[in-house]
Order: sequence, then C-alpha cells, then structure tokens
Amino acid sequence: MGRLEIRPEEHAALVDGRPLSLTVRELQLLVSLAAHPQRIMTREELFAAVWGGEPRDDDRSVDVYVSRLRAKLGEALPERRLIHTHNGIGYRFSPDG
Amino acid sequence: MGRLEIRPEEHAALVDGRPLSLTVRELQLLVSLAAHPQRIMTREELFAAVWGGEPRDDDRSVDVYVSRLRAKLGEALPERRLIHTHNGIGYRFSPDG
DNA sequence: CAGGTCGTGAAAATCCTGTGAACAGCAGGC
DNA sequence: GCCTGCTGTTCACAGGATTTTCACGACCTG
Repeated sequence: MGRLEIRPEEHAALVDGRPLSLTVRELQLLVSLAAHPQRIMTREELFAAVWGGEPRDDDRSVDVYVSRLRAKLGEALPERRLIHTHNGIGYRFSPDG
Repeated sequence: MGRLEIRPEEHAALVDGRPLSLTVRELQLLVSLAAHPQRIMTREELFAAVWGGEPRDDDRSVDVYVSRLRAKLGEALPERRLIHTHNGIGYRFSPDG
C-alpha cells in the first residue's frame, strides 16, 4: 500500500523502507486501524483490539494514541493524512491520504 | 560485514582480525542476533536459540548477556552500537551502527 | 451559543532495561 | 584435596521508557 508497510509479525512499520520507531501500543493501534482500510472503526472496537475488554465511559486512551500515531506518521509522511476522525463515532484509516 | 567477522564454526568473532574473547553463551547470543540483521528478535526467540526451551516469565538471562556482549563489543568497536533495544519486544542487530 | 467531542501537553503511575554484584559449579594446577 | 580463575545464573536496585490519566482549549453540530 504505497510507501507505508506494516509487518505485525516483525513488530515493525516501515516508511520507504525505513522503520518507524513505534511503541507496542502505537503499533497495535496502527495494525488495528490498517486492518480495515476505509472502514470507520469505533473507539470500542479499537479499544477492544488493542487493550482488550471495554473502555471506561470517559476513557480517552484511543484518542491519545491516535494523536501520537499521527505525530509519528506525520513526521515520516508529511504530505498524507492517513487517519481521519469521524465525529461522534471513531476513526478511519485511509491508505491514500 | 565491515570490521566485525563472526565464524560460528570456529567459535570465534573477530574485530579487525583480532579475536574477541567471548564466552560460549556470549558467542551463541551474538551469532543468533547476527543471523538476522535488522530484524527485531524477541527475548523468547533469543532464549530458545541460545539456551533452548522457553524462558521463565521473569528470566533476565538474555538482558544480562546482551549487556555483557555490548560491553565487549563496545570495547573493540567504540564508535558503533550494534545491538539495539526495542522496548517491550526484544533486540535488533544492525551491522552498521 | 450551548453542549458534546476531540487534540494534545504534561504529570503520575507503571512497566521494562541496564548492570553491578553475589553465588554456585567446574576445570586445571599444585 | 584445596585453591584459583572463569563461566553461568540469579537477584536487586537505579534509571529510563512507556502507558495511563488528567486538564484545558479548540472544534464541530445543531
């Protein structure tokens, strides 16, 4: 999928062949998002996939990690916006900006 | 691969032709790491390769030996950092610093 | 504009690593 | 046998990195 490669088995995500230095949670989140391109994923789905179980009502973990992921992706791929917010619902991963 | 040569059959590792004095375990670990350059290897993989079987949950053998290996490599090759830590996962061997 | 939702820096809590040191086992030399 | 030096194993602590939580301001929607 273009310049971003994700290899969950190797615990790695590459941009143009160079590895992003993601933490475990960041990578899990990226994997979960990228597993369903163009599909809007709710916070509950993402939380279940990365953290397991259900989030507290006021849990913001997903948001915080989306923010961190965007920061690191934005550094490596400034021209694209891969993760889109869907207000009131969740997030969507779009391989092509 | 540059100035470091590893000869598993001869139980030896050389830097600029001069042998490092590694113990058996240290050499095994170096061989295991260097067998997969740039690939992140989990503690489980490394433990299985060097010690065999699975590590106890709180086993730190791999860490201790990585530390010793780094010390000896660092003495012989001060300018490079060959073994990189990947927090929460394991270690990665990178021939070029 | 009001009310809910999001983005994000930063503090707090937790988890993970680096490494010195203590200890046991082993081989060789005397 | 006894001592010595070396290796491997384990523990403990300090420091570092990550994760979690909080707070405040911006943003969006009706």
